[in-house]
Amino acid sequence: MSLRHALLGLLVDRSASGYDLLKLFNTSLANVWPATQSQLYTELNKLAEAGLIAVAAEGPRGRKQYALTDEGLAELRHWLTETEPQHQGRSEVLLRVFFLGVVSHERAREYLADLSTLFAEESADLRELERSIDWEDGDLAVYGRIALEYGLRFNAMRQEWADWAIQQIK
Amino acid sequence: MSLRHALLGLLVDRSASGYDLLKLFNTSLANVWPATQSQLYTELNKLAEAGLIAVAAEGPRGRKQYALTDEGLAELRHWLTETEPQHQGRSEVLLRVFFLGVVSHERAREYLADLSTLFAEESADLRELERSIDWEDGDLAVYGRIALEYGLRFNAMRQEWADWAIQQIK
DNA sequence: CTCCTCATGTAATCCGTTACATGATTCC
DNA sequence: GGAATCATGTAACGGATTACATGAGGAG
Repeated sequence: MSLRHALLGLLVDRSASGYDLLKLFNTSLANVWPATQSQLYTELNKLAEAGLIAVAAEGPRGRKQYALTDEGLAELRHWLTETEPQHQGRSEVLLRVFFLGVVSHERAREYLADLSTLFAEESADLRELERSIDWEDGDLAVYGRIALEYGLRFNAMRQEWADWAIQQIK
Repeated sequence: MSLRHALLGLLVDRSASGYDLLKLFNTSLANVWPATQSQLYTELNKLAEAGLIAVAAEGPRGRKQYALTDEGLAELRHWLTETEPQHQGRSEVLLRVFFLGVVSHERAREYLADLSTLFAEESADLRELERSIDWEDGDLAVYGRIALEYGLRFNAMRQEWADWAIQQIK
């Protein structure tokens, strides 16, 4: 049930249409909480029905500009402060590691080396993203940077781990 | 479609019943790919129907001991070597960080401090798990340790990040 | 004989993905 | 007038979660 709160969160600063939100998603939350167009529009209708957001203005081509309601902001705060984050990690990458015993040592090292490269690339992408963002001052700048720093440290850690793991085989 | 392969993987070393597999899951793969009892039994029936596993023996109380078939092992190898791992991370914890701007700086620091504690506890749990496992020699020992090391490094990184992030606010 | 563990299943619901479907407006 | 972009939706399907449901066998 987090897409719901992601959308509420994006609407705190500015009102926006589904189309706008989709683009925002793909450029900011995509790494943290991917969502498809279909899912997003469906969720917006549910949120409007629940009174957490409301259509503030309509535009051309049936465009609906949504704004956060007081109930919506309250719900977002409630979620942030009074509910526990679920943190069951699912990692297909790691699941595969468990079963590398069924392929040759060579093949296993190859798998880990590919991972190392992948993580390096992701690091580079994030550094590129960091440069491309217009970091205005404000909350979003502070917390956006903190989230990005997480990504950088995460990928660095994973790359070091993969390189270390290669040494452990045989 | 990874639960499928997780089950195949667990059946490589030994045949087992759904009940056995469920316990195995909860003590080894739970951190990497959680699955519920319901899901597991459903998937086992699908796997049997697809011919990737077969009932090797039946026991009391309707117990069905499943064993991997040749097709099952082939499918597992295919998955490991010829398909790309999906790695879209979803992190509710990070999603919340993005929106910490809607609560006070104090509350935000509190949130991050709680995370730091949580990560420390998870590290401790993993170290406990490491001690409790009977590390026989063999593939599973090597790759199980590699997966566990990932968890240890991951939690250490996250704890350092959370502590760093607290300093960034205000 | 009673309780605990073993053991398997089904149903309802929700979330996410893929694909399909449609049409208005703007720009050239 | 044609293409690109803006803009919203629905349907089908599959995977995951929760809850419900049942019963056999072993231990004391």
